[in-house]
This record gives sequence, structure tokens and C-alpha cells, in this order.
Amino acid sequence: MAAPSPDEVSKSGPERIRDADRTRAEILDTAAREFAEKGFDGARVDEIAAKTRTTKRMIYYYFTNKDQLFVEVLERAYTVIRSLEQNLDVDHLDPAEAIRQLAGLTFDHHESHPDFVRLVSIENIHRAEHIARSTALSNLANPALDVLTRILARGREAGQFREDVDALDVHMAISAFCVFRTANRYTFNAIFDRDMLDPAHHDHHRRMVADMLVSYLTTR
Amino acid sequence: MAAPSPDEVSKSGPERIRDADRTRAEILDTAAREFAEKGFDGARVDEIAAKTRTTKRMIYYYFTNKDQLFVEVLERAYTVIRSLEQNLDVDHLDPAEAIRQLAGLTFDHHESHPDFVRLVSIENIHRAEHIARSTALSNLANPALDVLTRILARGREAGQFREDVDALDVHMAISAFCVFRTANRYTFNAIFDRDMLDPAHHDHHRRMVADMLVSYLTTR
DNA sequence: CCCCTAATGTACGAACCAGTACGTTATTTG
DNA sequence: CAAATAACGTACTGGTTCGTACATTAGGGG
Repeated sequence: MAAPSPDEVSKSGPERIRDADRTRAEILDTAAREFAEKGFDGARVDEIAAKTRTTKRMIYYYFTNKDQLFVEVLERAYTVIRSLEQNLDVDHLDPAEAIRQLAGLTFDHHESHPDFVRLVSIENIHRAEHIARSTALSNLANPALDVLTRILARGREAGQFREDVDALDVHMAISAFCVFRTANRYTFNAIFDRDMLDPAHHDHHRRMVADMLVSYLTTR
Repeated sequence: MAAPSPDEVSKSGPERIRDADRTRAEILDTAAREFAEKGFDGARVDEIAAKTRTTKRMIYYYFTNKDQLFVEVLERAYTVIRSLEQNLDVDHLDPAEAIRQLAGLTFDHHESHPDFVRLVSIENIHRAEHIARSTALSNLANPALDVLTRILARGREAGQFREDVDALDVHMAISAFCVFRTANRYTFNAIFDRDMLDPAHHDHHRRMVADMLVSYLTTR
């Protein structure tokens, strides 16, 4: 909004005492970590403030209240995976191989962003009320869906893929697998004594999603 | 513990003014609903008490504190699905068909027990700290795993199933799919405008998990 | 039938926590 | 460089919430 000169502050330092953008971003970062760690109701605004170089007053100055802060945390978290998916170019690949690429990308993202998965879990406990309040999020389509739709169409035309599945079904199946490993890591480990995120299973699981989807799609 | 005469109180009524078992069970029921609804930190002990025919004092009398109450809520929730799985008899079926049965059972349970799925989500946000504190839960094996192990062994012997998957992998994949529909229902609906629990998708999804797993297992 | 204890209710406290009133300083703009 | 405003800090409050001290009663055992 303000600060129209992003060049001369490139190397971050304590030159600028007051920096709205930096303060805002720092709050958002800390809040994301704190919400992911403790849940919405478990997180403390005072604690978030304490872990920032600024004060609680600033949180309310920039974000009005705790709910709105969580809304903007979610907005930023979703933006990351969206931009990642946008860079996916698989139109030149064999449909089956394209599915593998997409599954791999989703797998990698969820594995390397556990906080994102946790934030989504938390938002689901709250019945997505924050997303509903965010025009940015409720109007945000998923670029991966367009990609998927094209892959499926090509696969069907080539006679390779079954006809009774749409892009959302496939996206759901891939997400389910990738989300579960992080979202249910702790109860699964407590009960079955297996850490799904143990590096020992990484390659196997990564191949497993891709194999599952491809074998399913190519079975008629 | 007390109440050694379970016969003459069969038809529930206000005969017995004081009934430890009834009070305890009523608290547990209400607490389960409240925790599932609001999360651990969102749930209020006062609110749970208010929705019971007894008082908050009784909650602390029977459960010591909020954490222990949640522990016992979890214990009861897990017991339900465990006993369900125990009744599964698929040793006489073709391995592929056995997998379908197991997937169907898991699918049905998760669909009809959204509160269980939510409680597990909540417990994962808290890193399974309550399960860890419960000897009953951390020592509770999953009967479905033995069933699965036998199915996989038979499938491999018959040359139908691939060799590089174990029972936990399969259980994970099935659970992931079934859990996701309920656990991520709200964010998925908010963003993609599709209610995964809409009856319109029920049969399709139910067949989908089974097909995915069977096609995956039978592909070498 | 009386006493003892398990079961229950009332009222309260102390800590916590989201949010704000009020005051101050840096930065920008004219 | 002065006035305006954006950015920031301190100290506080009002309501909430887990947990408990204390009082009471029902019901079973002797």
C-alpha cells in the first residue's frame, strides 16, 4: 500500500525504524507459526506479540482482531501452493506421466509445508468460517484443476483413462493421501507406532500415490 | 465399579436419583459432542456441564480435569471402531473382494461418525498428547491390521497382489481417503464448491476407494 | 433404622486473555 | 521546516474460564 520504493531497502537492516510492511509481515509470519502450533483457540495474541519485535497494539492496528488475523494467515498460506501449481507445465507429457508429476508436486508441497496442512485442519474444525469471510479465498480457483482437467481429457481421448472420474475426484484422492501423512501423523504414530513422515518411507509413499492414481485411472 | 445390579434398572427412568454410571456416561456423551464441535480449547467445561443434567462439579469429580475428560472421550470413540473391525470376517473371500469389504467398512464408519474424525483431527493438532497419556489407547492394537495382513498374504500367494506394500500402507491409504472427506469437508467445499459428503457422491466415492486400492495392489 | 460414605450442588476465586484508551514519536508532505 | 498523519508503545479493563472450598443429601451396609 505505502512504501513505493522497494529497491533501496533491499538488504534488510535497522535503518528504517518504522516500516509498516516489515512489521505487518513479521506479525503474519509469527501468527502463522503460532496458529499452526496451537490452533486458533489455543493461540494467544499476547504470545504472538511477544515473539514479534513489535507489540500487541500493532496486531490490532493492522488486523483489527484475532479472527481477521487468522483470515490473512490463511490467505497467505494458500497463495504459496497456488503459485506453485501455476508453474506446472505437463501438457507435453504422456497423461499417465502427467498425473505422476502432479501427484509428486502435491506430495512434495504438503511434506515441506506441515504448517499449511495444520492450518487447514484447524480451519476445518472451525467449519471454514474464516475462508467464508475472505473474498480473496472463496473466489480463488485452483490452477491445478485446469491442468488436471486437460490431463484427464487427453487420457480419455487416448483411450487410456476411465471415463467416470472428474478432475475434482482425482484432486481429492491425491490431496487425501498427501494431507493424511501430515495431518494425522501424531495419532497414527501413537497407535501404530509408525511415523508416516519418517524419511525411510518418503520415496515409497511418493511412488505409492502416483501408482495408485495411475493404476486406478487406467483400469476400466 | 459400584451398581452391581444391572438388571432391574433396564428401562431407564428417574427412579434412581443418584446413579454414578448414568451421570458419568452422560458427561462423556456431552463432552464428546462439545469437543468435536468446538475443539479442545474451544470447548467450555461450563458449557458441557450446562448441557448435562448434572453440574460442573461432577465433571471434576469423575474426570479430575479437562485434559483427562478428553482422554476418556477419545478412549470411548476409538473403542467403537475397534469393535466394528473385530466383527469383520473376510477370510473366506477372494483377496480383492476382501479389500473391497474392508475399504467399504472403513468408508461407512467414517461417514457415519463425523465426530470421531473431528476428535482425531483435534487430537493431532495437540500432537496426540492425550493418547500418549492413555495406557488404554497407546497399547490398543488395531484388529483390522491382522485382517489386512492375512488378506495381503493370501493375495501375494495367489500371485494377485504386489509384494512391496504392507498392511499399514494399505490401512493408511484407505484411512486417508475416508478421513479426508469428513476432515476437510468445509475447506474443500468453500474453495471448490463441492460437498464431499453430499449423498450424490456417496456411491461413487465408496466404489472409488475400493477400486483404487484393488487396482493398485493388483498392478505389478 | 442409623450411620457412613459416595454422590451431588452452590458459590466463589484467581488467573487469563481479547481488546482498548490514551499517549508518543517517526516520517512524509506541502 | 512545520504541520499532519502514519506507526508505534504502555497500561489497563471487563469478561471469561478452569478449578475448588464448602455444604448437603441419598442410599446401602450393619
